[in-house]
Amino acid sequence: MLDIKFIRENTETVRKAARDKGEPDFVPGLLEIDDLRRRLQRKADDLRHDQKAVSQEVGNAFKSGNLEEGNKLKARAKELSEKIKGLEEELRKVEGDFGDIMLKIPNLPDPEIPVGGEEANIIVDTWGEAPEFGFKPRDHIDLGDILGILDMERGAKVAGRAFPVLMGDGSRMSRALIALMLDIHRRDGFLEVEPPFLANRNAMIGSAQIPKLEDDMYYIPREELFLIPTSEVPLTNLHAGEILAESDLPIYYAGFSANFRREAGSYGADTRGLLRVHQFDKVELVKFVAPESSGVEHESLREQAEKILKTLELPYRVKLLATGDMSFAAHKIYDLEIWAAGEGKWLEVSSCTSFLDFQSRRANIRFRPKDDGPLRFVHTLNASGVAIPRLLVALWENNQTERGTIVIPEALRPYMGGQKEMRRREVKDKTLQN
RNA sequence: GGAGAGGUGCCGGAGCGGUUGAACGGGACGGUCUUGAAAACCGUUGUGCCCAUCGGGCACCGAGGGUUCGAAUCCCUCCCUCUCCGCCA
Repeated sequence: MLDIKFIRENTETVRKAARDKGEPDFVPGLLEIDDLRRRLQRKADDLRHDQKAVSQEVGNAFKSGNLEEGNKLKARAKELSEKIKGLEEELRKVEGDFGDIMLKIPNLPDPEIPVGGEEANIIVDTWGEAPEFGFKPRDHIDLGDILGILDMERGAKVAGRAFPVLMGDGSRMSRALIALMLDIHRRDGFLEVEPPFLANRNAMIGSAQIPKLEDDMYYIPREELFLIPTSEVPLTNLHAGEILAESDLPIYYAGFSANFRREAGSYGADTRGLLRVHQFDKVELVKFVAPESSGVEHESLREQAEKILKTLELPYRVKLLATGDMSFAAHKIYDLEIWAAGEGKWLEVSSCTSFLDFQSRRANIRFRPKDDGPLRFVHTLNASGVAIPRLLVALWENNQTERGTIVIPEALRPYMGGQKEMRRREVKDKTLQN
């Protein structure tokens, strides 16, 4: 959410931001209703002021035994009271509408970001080399099938399409990755958090999934809870409504969760196998920082996510997203994309986002400055650190051998009991380990 | 799910329906004292919105309604916390 005062004074900036992001322009309607809201509030405040004064006099009159005067004043106060009630009802409605529109105004992109759609994205860095094979590499679906580590069909039987089932070494690798990533982040000063996987509407508004992404989430009407699409939601809302001390900042969290996305309307490209699924595991990094440091913190957050990819020896590139490709709430985004040899594509595994105070205004997360000045909103940032399924895709496809086995990267082996390679699972031998 | 207790400022904790935005204590901050610190003493210490030059007004005591001339205080609904019981991984 932006500051309404800022919107009033920088109308064109805000409207341009919406245009550049490809969002509808709600500003003119907002300003109109803002004006109405203020006029009504002014009127109501004035009336309440009068009413308070008369009320006071009512008390005084009765106390001094002047019944006649008291009743007269009381009638006058009653009149005012009725008027106020009418106004308040009107004001409530107007404020409701005002609030709804405020939630629909997108964040401002950083001025240094290229304007345009996907084609305007900039590759700002690349790391590692795409692997070369002396044979035609298989994709992760084939590999999953051969090795018995991924079963899409049975997942569909249990829950529906795009609910993958990881089995055997597939599941084991997933679990190992989670542990590895959390360990790395923990060593670098992130506090490990295991949050709820469900969250209420208020939390969804706080981190800005609602209103825009409401239809992309699973919802449980009976409990009025949403399944989280990312642990950004619970992690960011951990401090909702709180006033932190400046000395508390920065706060770094690394949270693991399953994530649930309906992916409504996204059938088509890039949805095979593990590329786009309804449920996936992810480690998420969230930072709460002082406003002055959010630029620097954004860069270091990106490096933190990159560290995982380097550790796993995955070739990747860093993309600075253009305005049109950015999300509604973002101020600046880097995407991290890893190379997947079988797909022959770059896969997004991390989105590293700076929000400035966009989320903290919604969730009302403030801090008390050291110099005892007025309260300020913290800045929030988050990055996937990172998402598991596409990581598996790249790890499998890039590290495959001609025999159809998969070499496990060095760093991951200690987390897999020293296992070096994933081989075909002998189905008959149910106790087969490695 | 059932019974009970409770939700007040940064924290603890008062608060007959009528100058209570809120006693008191702690903390924090500033000052005095001190070579420095501690102790002691003095002082300051909520947020948001609106109008404005000084300044003024309004709202907020878990959330939302209601009663009343007037609500932190009375009533209703909901949420949360704690204790006990039940159920259960």
